[in-house]
Amino acid sequence: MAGRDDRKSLNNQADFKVGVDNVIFSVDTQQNRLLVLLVMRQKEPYLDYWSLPGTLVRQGESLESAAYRILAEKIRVKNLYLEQLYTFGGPGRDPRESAYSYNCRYLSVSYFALVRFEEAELIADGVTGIAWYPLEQVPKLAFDHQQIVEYGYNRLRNKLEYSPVAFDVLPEEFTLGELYQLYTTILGDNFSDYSNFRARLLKLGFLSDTGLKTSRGAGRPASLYRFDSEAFALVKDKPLIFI
Amino acid sequence: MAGRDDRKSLNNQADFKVGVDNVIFSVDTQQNRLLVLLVMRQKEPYLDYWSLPGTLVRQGESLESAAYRILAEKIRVKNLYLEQLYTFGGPGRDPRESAYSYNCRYLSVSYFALVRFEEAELIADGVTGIAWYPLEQVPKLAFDHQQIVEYGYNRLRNKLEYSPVAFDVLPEEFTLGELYQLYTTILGDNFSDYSNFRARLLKLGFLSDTGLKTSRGAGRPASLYRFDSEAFALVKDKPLIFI
DNA sequence: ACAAAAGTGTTTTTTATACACCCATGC
DNA sequence: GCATGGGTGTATAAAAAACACTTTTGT
Repeated sequence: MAGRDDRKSLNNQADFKVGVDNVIFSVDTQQNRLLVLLVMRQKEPYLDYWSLPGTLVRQGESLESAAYRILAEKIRVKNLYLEQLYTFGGPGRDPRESAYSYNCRYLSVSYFALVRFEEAELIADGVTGIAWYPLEQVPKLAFDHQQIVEYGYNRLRNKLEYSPVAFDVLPEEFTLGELYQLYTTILGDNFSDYSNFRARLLKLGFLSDTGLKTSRGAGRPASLYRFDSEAFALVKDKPLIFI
Repeated sequence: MAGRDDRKSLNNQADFKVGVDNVIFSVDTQQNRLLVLLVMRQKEPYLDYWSLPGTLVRQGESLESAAYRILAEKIRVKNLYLEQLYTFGGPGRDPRESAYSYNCRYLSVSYFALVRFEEAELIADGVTGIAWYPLEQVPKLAFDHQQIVEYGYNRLRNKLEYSPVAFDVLPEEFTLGELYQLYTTILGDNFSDYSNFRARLLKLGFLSDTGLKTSRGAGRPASLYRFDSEAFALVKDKPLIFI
């Protein structure tokens, strides 16, 4: 990249501040709700708007480190899945661009993260509002964060179909019923019938039965399973279909 | 994004120059070779190294516009597929970062593009070297461009399986043999048997027979097909499997 | 005639889908 | 006993995979 047409373009390249914004999803297994983490903005622009947790990238810091840093500032987690989502960088996406005389653009590299709801502990610093929002109830967000959330939601739905991200959202031990519920809350409930889903997942061979049972109220107690990452490593190069 | 922890971090955010680098693929249908477009660097750093065509983003210019601009500077094309690939932005990826005293980082937003080889006309400006390189013969590249090419190649292989990108690389009219060849040159030749591939693709319903025949040397003349984008639009929401 | 490439069809195996039904528990 | 959720099996339809065979051209 860079620099090979300085000759022509002289000095009209934009200067950028680069931010990282995280779309952090989780699922409340009890209530079957897909949640996204939002924080309240404490300053202009978009003062008092909800927004995605984000930060400017510091000197010497990689994009991914910045994503981990802001996440660690907002929640304590044991388990975490994180990958880059998309880069939004059109001019005019941040009002501050025009507010100052020197020309500075704001670019956002967004990251997609999944955490376990039960293990995730929100860090309230007494100043910043922070909350899990059910996806359908997300309010008007700051900047273009609405679009970023949409983008993240698409990524989530796609990844559910061919990768084992569900196990980064579920508790370590889960029932097949919970796993199925997770898929239905995210994908809608006409993607597959429970017994077929069950048979397909078990046949993949990386769900190991712990032997433990759990009983939630009425009904037969369910077996608790856990994701066996070693068994998964053996089959992950074959095409996997979870749905 | 941005700005909500200026309080703590004061002024240690990095300043960025943002570049766009294109991984432009094409396929030489005659020789069955997957090609990537490279340009010779004319200045330091990495003087005289081959690199991906790239440019710094200008004031008021979107990332995508920058990607289109640099592409248009290097090749004339009628058809073009382009999408964002990935953003590479670790510190130290560009030697210029340390070369100057003021702290400036170089970040690269990479784009993935497909063009038709026969229609693509390379623009030689008499100064900059420019060439299609067969993927297996790509030399040591400038910056982290090797990695970007790898990333692009993965994207290409994945997209072949579930989206009609092949038709952005093939000529407008093509035989099913050429289509099959394209898949084998990119995916390797054990992905499917020709007659099954053929049956599957025809059943999808968006390849229309032009009625024309073509004969390349010996053997029975083949029918020429074209991609029917209207017919595709009707089925594109269903899961499509090309392989 | 025969090699070469295009194109068709048939058989077998594997998956997907739709259900029907049994099991274990709380109330 | 029966409602509730867990778990198993079976029958049918569809798709994938393997491969045998016919057609049409150039030489």
